[in-house]
Amino acid sequence: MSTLKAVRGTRDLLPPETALWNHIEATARRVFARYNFGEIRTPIFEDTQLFARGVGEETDIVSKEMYTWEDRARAQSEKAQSLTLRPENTAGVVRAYIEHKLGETGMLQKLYYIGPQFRRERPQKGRYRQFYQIGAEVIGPHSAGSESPLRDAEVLEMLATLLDELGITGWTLALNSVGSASDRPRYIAALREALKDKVAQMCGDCQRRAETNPLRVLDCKVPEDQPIIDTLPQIADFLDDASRAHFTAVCEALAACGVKYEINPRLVRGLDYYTRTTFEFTHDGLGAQNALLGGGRYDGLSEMLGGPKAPGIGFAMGEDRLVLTLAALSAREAELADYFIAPLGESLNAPALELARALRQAGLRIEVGDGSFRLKKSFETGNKLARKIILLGEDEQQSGILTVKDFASGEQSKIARAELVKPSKE
RNA sequence: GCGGCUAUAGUUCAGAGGCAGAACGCCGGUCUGUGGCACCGGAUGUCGUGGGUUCGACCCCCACUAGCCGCCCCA
Repeated sequence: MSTLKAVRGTRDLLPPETALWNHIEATARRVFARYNFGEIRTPIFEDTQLFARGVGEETDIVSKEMYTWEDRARAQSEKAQSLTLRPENTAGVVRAYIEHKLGETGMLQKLYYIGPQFRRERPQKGRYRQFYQIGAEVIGPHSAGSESPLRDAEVLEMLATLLDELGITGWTLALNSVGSASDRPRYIAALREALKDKVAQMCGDCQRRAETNPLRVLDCKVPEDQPIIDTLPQIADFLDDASRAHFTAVCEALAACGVKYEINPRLVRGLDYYTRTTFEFTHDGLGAQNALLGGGRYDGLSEMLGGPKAPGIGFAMGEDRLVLTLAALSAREAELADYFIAPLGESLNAPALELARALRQAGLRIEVGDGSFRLKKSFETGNKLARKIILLGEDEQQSGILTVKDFASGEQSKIARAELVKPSKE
């Protein structure tokens, strides 16, 4: 009989790696809190229509990468509903914004989320079918300033701060504007027009893209196509005055904060809902999956989902990729316990557990051995698990004076139990 | 979804059509209240799964599964 395994593209996260995940999440929460974001948790599956309308029917995500199933109709009167494991979280957040009428507060909503997302893609390093994203959205009515370029710059500055505090060095920020909801169709039309008589000379992928999603032609990496792409119209020339002013203001605010960026006129994002500002933070050493995070502005998404006008900007970072990057930058060791308690004889097991309880209540990290171990084994085991060992024999139990040895220095000393049990200062 | 590479011990990996290997790790001993070092000894396993060729397959062939790399796309 074959043994059961985690299904393709999913995996178990185990210690000590989970410590790194917790570190990343704690750092993100701490940074987000300083910018006054609150946490939102949306369901892990939603009505399929949410993603079809929000993310875009023609995107790869929706057309071929979703985990979708028909929920069972429980009664004659009930229709089977098509449900989907969320492939991203922005649509869910905006759905919640609409559902709970958060716009009625008149306030800007600043929400972050941390959780699993699901896409049925071919797994690779840094790409999984269940993957984890940390993201945030700033969304609200126009009157709350949700369309201000200040919001874009603030989000980007926050991300630069977060990556810095995580200790990720060597990232680059690529920035672009894809224009307003009316700019983009005009540009796409011009692009199609320009491609008409050139596409025949381009690669097969581009010929397909020119039909399905002409913006993606700009992303083509085939060297022979580059000269042709250079002759294509640029989105920057199709921005209306308001969009151009918006983009300029974002760049100026970033410069004022000292956040380094590169304008990349070819940076278009795959999801239909993006307008104006789009951006991507990348890092070398992730192979083909070099994007750490991506995001942008989505001024029309709420309305696409049947809600009120609610401009917004947000991003999603790939937590799996942050972990990979951090692991490569610094190999983290398993954390050692403060003390390994070695009871000398089985009669001292219960007192050892009681001592462990007292030390743990004092805030210390404790491993307890077993009185049936030979002392040599206690030392060997203790040396792997803890920084110091406490010997608990009859003498120590009677006197309350513990024998403590430091594994690193080899120094051994007698310390009163009462001294060790004192709450550690935090 | 497409193309390429890979799958042998807990781990990293050698290996040859005829008894399954190394290093590290693990277990025991030298050493019954003192670890790391040293020495001695021990166990590692459905050789990814299922078929086929062969007297004989871990090796050759086919399929499947999974991982990695690239494409597509994206975080």
